[in-house]
Amino acid sequence: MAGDDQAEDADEAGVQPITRTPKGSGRRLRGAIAHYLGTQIVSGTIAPGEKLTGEVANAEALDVSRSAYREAVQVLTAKGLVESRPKAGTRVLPRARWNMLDPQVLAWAFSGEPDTDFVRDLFELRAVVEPAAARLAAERRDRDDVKKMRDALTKMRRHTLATEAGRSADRDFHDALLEATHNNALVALSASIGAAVSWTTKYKQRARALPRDPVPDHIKVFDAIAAGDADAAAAAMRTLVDLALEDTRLSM
Amino acid sequence: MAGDDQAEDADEAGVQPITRTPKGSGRRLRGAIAHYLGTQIVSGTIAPGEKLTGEVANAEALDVSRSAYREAVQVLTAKGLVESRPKAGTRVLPRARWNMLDPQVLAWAFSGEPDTDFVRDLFELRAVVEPAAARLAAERRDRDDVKKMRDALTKMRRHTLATEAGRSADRDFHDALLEATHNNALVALSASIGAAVSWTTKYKQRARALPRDPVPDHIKVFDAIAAGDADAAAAAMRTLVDLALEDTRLSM
DNA sequence: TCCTCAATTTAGTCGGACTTATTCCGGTAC
DNA sequence: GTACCGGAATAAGTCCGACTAAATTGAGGA
Repeated sequence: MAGDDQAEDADEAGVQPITRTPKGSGRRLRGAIAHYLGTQIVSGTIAPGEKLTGEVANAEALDVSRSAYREAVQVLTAKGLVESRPKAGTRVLPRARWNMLDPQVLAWAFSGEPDTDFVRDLFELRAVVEPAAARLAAERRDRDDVKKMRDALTKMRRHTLATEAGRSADRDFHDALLEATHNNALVALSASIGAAVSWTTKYKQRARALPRDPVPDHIKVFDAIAAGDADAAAAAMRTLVDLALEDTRLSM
Repeated sequence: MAGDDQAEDADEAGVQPITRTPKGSGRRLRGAIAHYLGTQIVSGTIAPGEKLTGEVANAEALDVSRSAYREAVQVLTAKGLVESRPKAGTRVLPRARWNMLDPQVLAWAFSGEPDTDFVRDLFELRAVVEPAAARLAAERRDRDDVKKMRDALTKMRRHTLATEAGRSADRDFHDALLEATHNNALVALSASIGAAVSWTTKYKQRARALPRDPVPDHIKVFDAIAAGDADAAAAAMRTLVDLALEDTRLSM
């Protein structure tokens, strides 16, 4: 359920700024508009500080109603990308105000050319958070957590990362791990990190066949957590993230 | 700049579920509606899985136009709190899908009775992220970063945490520190953590006069970063967060 | 020179009509 | 009896056009 990511649509070619009517496509209209504006902003086509065309004009240019356009802008506002005031118009906010951890913003960031620096930053964040999370998980996991992780691992072993099922199992493993920390703030991060991971993984795959089997590393992490060995879990997770970074770096 | 928090409200008195027209107040209407619905959801008044009243009915009950109401719902959708489909209505999503790191969601979470468990989780996250950030900052800070941090520290020393100016300076210090890591992902976290910190700090103050002078701890962190001593910076930050947690725990 | 106020512009709100996507239910065939 | 198919019923989604409110800007006056 909840395949909420949709970056496909018929538009990445989207050359013509005007007349984009994703009519036949599936997605809701305002979602398409938000995606359109969101990618433009995140990719830098519309730079921070710039103000975008007025509602009436822009809505007409995109051939959508003003209501739909406004609702899309509200979404961007909610994610900290823009701010609008009467008479002043709608301006793109400085990057520092963007909610970069929002899964959808992440998706927009990766829908075009991924910024290699940002990918590095993301892995650095993983390197900070995930080992610490593994440590906490080792200390607090209960029977149910272990079961979920084992199941995910089994699925991962069966399929590979080249298949969607495999990547999904990978995400499940990391989600289960974060849940095992019994820390809601970390669980909240899991959505963002998970999104980031799946995007970078996608690029890793694109470049070449996966250069390394990631399962053994995952098993080391799992064993340490199941055994309750906090230090070993943290260490194993650290190497896992490091290797993933290396693989990704090679393919970019 | 960037006093991006505005959750003050002017409405928390809003007792009557109906007829809440914060007319004279400052905030935009849809913001008030989003705040109203958002707090209800985050506080559990409307539980996950429940579906809220239909647009037409609810909009009329709140005495606002359907457009304003819908735009508010789009905001909630963007933050992962609800999901709506034709005929099915608008349902509250499970907590796992909420963007808890969104500053505004955090504000809603703290606008009522703060969940002590969640506060603990938040501090645990700080304890993971901030020391690591301090370490990176010590390795990468440039002249400009150091200057910003020193300035914030000076302001902090002048005012106390009891004043708004002091709290603002505190936030500036932490922001400058995160920026000094030159890692955009960490900077993004800073907005969330910063928001959380300012909420908890508020509660700390509410309970009693601040029990400890936090400036010396901040100075230790600053000195270590300025000196480029990564280990010392991480250690100093760790104790700073621990002490802050202790203070907060006492006051709850 | 600075302040005040009004004009202008642009987002914000309103309301009401119409469309589209689901769900739900009942009928039909297997 | 069950499973599949199709037709309402319903609630969100989109569209339109008018009006309101808030800022900015610039002109006029102290």
